[in-house]
Amino acid sequence: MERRIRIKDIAEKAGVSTGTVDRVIHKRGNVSPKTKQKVKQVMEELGYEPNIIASMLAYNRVFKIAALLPDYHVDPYWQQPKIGIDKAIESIKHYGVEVIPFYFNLFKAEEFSQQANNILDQSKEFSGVLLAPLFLKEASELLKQCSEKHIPTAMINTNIENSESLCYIGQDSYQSGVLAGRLIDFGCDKVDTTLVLNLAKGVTNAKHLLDKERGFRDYFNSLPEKEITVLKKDFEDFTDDAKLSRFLKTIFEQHPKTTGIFVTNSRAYRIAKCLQLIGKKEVKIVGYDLLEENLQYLRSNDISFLINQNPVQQGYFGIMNLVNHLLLKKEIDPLQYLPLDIVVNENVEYYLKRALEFSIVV
Amino acid sequence: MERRIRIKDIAEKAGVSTGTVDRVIHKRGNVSPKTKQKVKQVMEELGYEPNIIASMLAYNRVFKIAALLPDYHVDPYWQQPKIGIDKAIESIKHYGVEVIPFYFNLFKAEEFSQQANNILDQSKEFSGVLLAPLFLKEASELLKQCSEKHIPTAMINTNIENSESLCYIGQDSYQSGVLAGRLIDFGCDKVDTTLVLNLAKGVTNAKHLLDKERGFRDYFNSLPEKEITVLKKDFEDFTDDAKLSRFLKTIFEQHPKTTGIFVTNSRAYRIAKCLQLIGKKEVKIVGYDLLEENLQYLRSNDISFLINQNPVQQGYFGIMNLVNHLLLKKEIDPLQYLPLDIVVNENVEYYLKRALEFSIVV
DNA sequence: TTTTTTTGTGTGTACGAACACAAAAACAAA
DNA sequence: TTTGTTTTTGTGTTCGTACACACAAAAAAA
Repeated sequence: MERRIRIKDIAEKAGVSTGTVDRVIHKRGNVSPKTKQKVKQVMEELGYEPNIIASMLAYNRVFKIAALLPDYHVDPYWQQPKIGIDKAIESIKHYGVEVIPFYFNLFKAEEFSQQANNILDQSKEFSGVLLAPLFLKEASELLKQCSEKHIPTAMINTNIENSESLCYIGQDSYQSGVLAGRLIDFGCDKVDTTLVLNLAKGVTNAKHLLDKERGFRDYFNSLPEKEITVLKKDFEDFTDDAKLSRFLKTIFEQHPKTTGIFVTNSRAYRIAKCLQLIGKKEVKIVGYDLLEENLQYLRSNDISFLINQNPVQQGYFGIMNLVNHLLLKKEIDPLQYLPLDIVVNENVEYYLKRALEFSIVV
Repeated sequence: MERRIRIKDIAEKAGVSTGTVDRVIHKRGNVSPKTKQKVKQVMEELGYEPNIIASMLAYNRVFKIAALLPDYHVDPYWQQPKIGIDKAIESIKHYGVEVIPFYFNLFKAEEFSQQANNILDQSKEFSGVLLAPLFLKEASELLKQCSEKHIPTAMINTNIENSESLCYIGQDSYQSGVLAGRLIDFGCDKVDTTLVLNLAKGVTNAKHLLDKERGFRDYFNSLPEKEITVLKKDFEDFTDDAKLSRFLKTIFEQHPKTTGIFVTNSRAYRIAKCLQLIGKKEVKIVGYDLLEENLQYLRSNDISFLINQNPVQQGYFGIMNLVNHLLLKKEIDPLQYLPLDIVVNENVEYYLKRALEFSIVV
């Protein structure tokens, strides 16, 4: 390999000092137009690429990134993005990057706002913000403020479109609904009625849930040969098995031909449990996420499919994108959809293992 | 964040010079036992972690890695691992790592050997070897030689067990066969006969193909309630549509209840094409890999499922593992199974996109 | 014209680790 | 004690970049 071009090489060839080249590279000004021109030309000619290693060493500054996430004590799902964030920290700690988490209760918008304000109060501290913008209004405000302060933001889990965020990393909710439709459809010869079930507290106007439903409906609408009814229900008190069982029973009484249930979040296991309680066996369930509770029913085939949202990767890539932007000044793809993994009993182990072990330490 | 501990800090606290600390860290010897003891103790106490950035910069040496792979002009599948390797190169070029490819015709063991010898001839040049050990005997020999020369090796695609290789990155062939069984089974209510089809030239004693078949059979054997026949056929002249069509026709005549075909490599599209030619529509096909030819039939639902072997990731992680081992002296997991992704029409786009875009540049 | 300010350029040190070489200490043999 | 040899320890330079500082020349203000 030919020797890599250094600033010194450029300086020599352009007949200036390294300081001047440095000024051109970093746009620090105070360079006469024609010197600047000359330096740029030589850089082009020699194909200069900065040595990031040396650059990082000399730069010698700490980047702080704030991470605004749901408290995983309230919903265990959120442990997973945190695992990814921790992996990212591990990968990049040598670059002097620090991540400070801020947690909120995912059912309480005001807690989100409060933590957002905490971040904004210390905003001079932070070079970047990673967030799960679960609350549209509150998150939009934070994104706006950050944008004004020129602090780049990365969103995971939920996408707020038209925000001035650096990027979104997560799933395509609409398409995951389409996929759920396909999976329900695939296993049943004679699908007649399917149920979209939303187990969440509070009025969930959450856009990503509506997108899932829309995708699901569109899948069945796209099948001209079949005539399938798609029901949609919300149920709030999902921690109460008795109530939920009664609720399901009522549905089966009203719609006896219901052969598939699509649970739009990670709580499919609650449905699987209640179906066992009320003795319904032939109903297919499709849900999300590889929580231990779900896996149990996946292994016993009471849940047919789980769609993996790659939560660990969301956290990991969220941080990595901010770092790539801040430190390496890389161009960042604003919309990064992670794959919609179809998980069954026979391939689940690899996803679990990868979630724990993957990480590219460099 | 508290300041990170430097060699200088250790030296001061231990009352020695940085040179001595350096000698202890790198086990260069020539340190009196009690000084060594003292330095080690202080390192422990302060929790020293080397600054990799500074270390890399000072190290200032080029690592060369040889990559022994099938020529992708012969089989387009092999473009994909190459893409991953190129991504890895991009990610780590700043660390002074170079990758030199050596190609062989995947149908010719002697070409493999020849290239292996080329690598061994220049073995002083290479700090590591990445290889796809398609030929058991020839590859084992190479692995043995590398081991003797203390050159670490990483295997992708095919695993040679009990070799002294640093690691294997790829799929679990047996389990992918099990998964294929599940997928064939899932879509058909009344499976009766299924066919395992091996489209390859030469006598394919390839272990990973046998493992796939074994997994497939085991899946159906594990279903006590169903009585399913699993046929196994090899067919060499798969580029000749007419011959292949005739071959398939014969099979359907002999086994009219064949409802699913499991193609054990990336050539499922040839079967899909011939089934169209002979007008068989109701037969499910499960195959491997997201080749353009396969995708076409996946989109038209003539191929039901493709199992993604993550070939891009294989190349990427193969290189990254060598780098982690060589440069960062990380502990490497010797057996790294990549997920068995189930790919259908509704989620294929994300896998294609990720294969092209993923990469963690740091 | 002199003084002050602005602009342009070069020099030197720091970042933390690696390693070559010099110096000092310890030991051995005369 | 001296000299030579080996072992142990310390010093100084290097890697490529960032940035502070020094200093000149040019421009603007007095």
